[in-house]
Amino acid sequence: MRKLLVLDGNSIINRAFYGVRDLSTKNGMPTNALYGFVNIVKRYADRLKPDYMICAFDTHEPTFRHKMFDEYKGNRKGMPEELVVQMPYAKAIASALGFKVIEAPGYEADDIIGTVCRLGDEAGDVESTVLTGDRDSLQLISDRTHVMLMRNKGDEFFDRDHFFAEYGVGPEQFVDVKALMGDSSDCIPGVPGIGEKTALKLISAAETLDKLYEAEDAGFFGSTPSVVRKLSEGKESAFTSRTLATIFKEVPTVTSLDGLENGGMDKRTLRTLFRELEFEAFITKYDLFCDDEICSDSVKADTELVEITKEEFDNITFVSVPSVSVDGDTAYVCDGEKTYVCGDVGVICALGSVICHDYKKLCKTIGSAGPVPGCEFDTMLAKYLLDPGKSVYLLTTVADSYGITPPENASGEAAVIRACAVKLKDELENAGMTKLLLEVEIPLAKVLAEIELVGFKIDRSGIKDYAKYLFDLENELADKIYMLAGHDFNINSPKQLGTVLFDELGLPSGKKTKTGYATDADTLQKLRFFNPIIPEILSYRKVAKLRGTYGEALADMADENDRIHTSLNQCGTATGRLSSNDPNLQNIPVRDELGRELRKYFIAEDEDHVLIDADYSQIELRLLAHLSGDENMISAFNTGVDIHTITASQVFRVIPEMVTKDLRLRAKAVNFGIIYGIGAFSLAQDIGTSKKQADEYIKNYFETYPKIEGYLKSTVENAEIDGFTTTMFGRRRNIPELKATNKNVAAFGKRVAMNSPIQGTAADIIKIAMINVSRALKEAGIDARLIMQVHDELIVESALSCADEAKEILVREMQTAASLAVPLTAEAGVGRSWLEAK
DNA sequence: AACGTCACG
DNA sequence: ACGTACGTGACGTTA
Repeated sequence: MRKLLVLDGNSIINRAFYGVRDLSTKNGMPTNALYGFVNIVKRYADRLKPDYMICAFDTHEPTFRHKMFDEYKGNRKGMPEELVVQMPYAKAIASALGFKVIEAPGYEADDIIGTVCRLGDEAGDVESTVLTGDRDSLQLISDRTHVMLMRNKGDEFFDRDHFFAEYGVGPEQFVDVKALMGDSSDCIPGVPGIGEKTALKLISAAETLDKLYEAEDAGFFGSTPSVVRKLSEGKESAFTSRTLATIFKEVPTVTSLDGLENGGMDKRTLRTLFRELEFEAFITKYDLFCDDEICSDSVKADTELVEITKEEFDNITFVSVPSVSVDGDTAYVCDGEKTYVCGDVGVICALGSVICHDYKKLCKTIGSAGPVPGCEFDTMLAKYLLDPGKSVYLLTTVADSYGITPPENASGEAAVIRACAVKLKDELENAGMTKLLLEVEIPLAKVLAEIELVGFKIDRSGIKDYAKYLFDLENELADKIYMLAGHDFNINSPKQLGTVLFDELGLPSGKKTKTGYATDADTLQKLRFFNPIIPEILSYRKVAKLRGTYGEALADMADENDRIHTSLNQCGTATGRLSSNDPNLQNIPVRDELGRELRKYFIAEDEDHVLIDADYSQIELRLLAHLSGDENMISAFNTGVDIHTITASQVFRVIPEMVTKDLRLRAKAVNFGIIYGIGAFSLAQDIGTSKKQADEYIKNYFETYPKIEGYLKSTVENAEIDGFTTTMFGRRRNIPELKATNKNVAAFGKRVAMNSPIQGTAADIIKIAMINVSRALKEAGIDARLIMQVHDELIVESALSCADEAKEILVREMQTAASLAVPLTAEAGVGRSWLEAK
């Protein structure tokens, strides 16, 4: 049996468009429908392995149905612009996947599908599968033609039996039913007053529309008088409707299965398309990296491999800075001509400076085995600066993006790094970020390696006791909740919790998530007086979170010296911040009292050491003052009084002494709102006022600090022109969302544009501080080292004997990391534990 | 793998 | 009429 797969291109891409979250390229071209299209189409192509593959599309031209019936598909709205621009790509992708793409002016995709299936049926040894989201195609079902109907809840396979089970009539009778019931979405009238139930009953009794009307005088198979009247009056409409609903199986341009064979994947074309659409994941998933066959234009960065001993290596003088890579115990060093392979990684220590991909990793690999060479260029960090916001920066993808053949194995990496560095250097220079790479990111990589290697000591048994306490508390709370609910259930399941609260206990449900009732803390907070179960659930959630995420997991992650080694990702954020994972030490609780307890168990090495914790005071607001140049906000910071209090007194027009706690809190919320890209709705939500009131606050704020509004506005405008924002130190963030046609997406882009220079500059500054703190502590020759960064906070572990000096260095280097129009202040504390030091 | 939730700055 | 603050990572559930 030969196999035939027929796609309803329009139907599939429509489903993908509405089913896949927003995606777009750097330039703002929407790609979500194409992403879904590829996934769906590839899944069935791979599963079926068809001999023939066809993808049918509608054209814009009117069809014979329009000519016959003016209203046909009259209430169909045109495709949204975001989908229109994706259509040509869908056709190109289908074609590159091996499908024969067919369009026929004057006919719908359905007619093409019908014609192809008829050809398959006539051939006798062909089994056809139609993939579509449109039920109309069900009329094509025959002994050897099946329909895979895409539905929201998974796909459904229809053959003759399944169709009969579902409708109680055969697939051939489908159009006759439709002739009676009509189809409002296609503007097919049917017989007015006859719905699905009556239509099915009539056709199942009469078999066909013709036989039904032959029995007109005999009373339409015993129909009620009103149905008889409707059928008689709607006779003409019924027959017209049947013609409209019937798929035409004689499209003249489709006459044979010859030429519709599965063409196989055109990897090269697919790769080009996916590159343009920025579908890097597909390139990896379908193995479309360039090799000689698919990509003869790619540059091969190949060098001769020479195996040498350490002694031989030490006698080589490198005229240029070599590129290195490491695999296990083997070092690869490329000078552009040859790649030297040496079984002793230690040879790298003899090099003065290197070019690499991931300098932090290289530093950690060398560890204390010898001096760490300097770094002249890091292709991973360079790529990150040029395009932050991606999740991974593999050498393979970097190479591929520059048309360089990716390395086949570790031995080829050094040469590829070298070739990539040439391209990246140029691009980085043009973007004005060379200095940022050489003076910030690369030196920082080494500091981060040191932090990760040293680790953060914990009180392992203290944490375990704490977890045990939480565990017991959690069980007590669970029992209370079960009692109040009247039965046991899984409190951790939002679904089950929703059922208990809103269905069983009948609490008023407001917010919904896409899967059911919302049960987040905000929602529950509003319900806390309705039922005593609510506060218990909130407590349970808090305790369960603490136990699961922090209590139990952390103790097991410490090494034999009870130290935890987080990993600080230098390429993990779109703004330039670091992120921390395995474990995340940047979200250890502090706001909540019970959670803050945990910090007791993050401690200094021993009795002779302490932790010093210093954090920048209001660094983002200070940057807002500096970047906007607003004199009033600058002078507010120069008075040294709490900024939120000053803001409150000015915005609410009272003397500072009259600023109440509540007023200060509101001012603080406005200050934060400004940094995040203000919106009155969210501000109102945050401080619990009306939107009108919030609007007033914002207006007063901009009057109080007149230059801020202009600054934010011009930041957004520049970002719209350039496509990116820039920090004080030249760090960029691309914001493709600004070009989006969807206004929610564009509004998001604007907020991002307002926030990124501020958050990003703060990130630049603390990175510089880290480099300087680390260097200054070493130069002082004291027993003190940096062990953690939490965005605006640095932690040093120091011997008690030199703690004062270490603290002075820490604060000094943080405060002098940048020179602003306002003081840049850092406040430090000292203690045995993180809790005490902060 | 995606979602809801919640911890941090 | 709709959706609504910026940046992260981890856990548990559910599909």
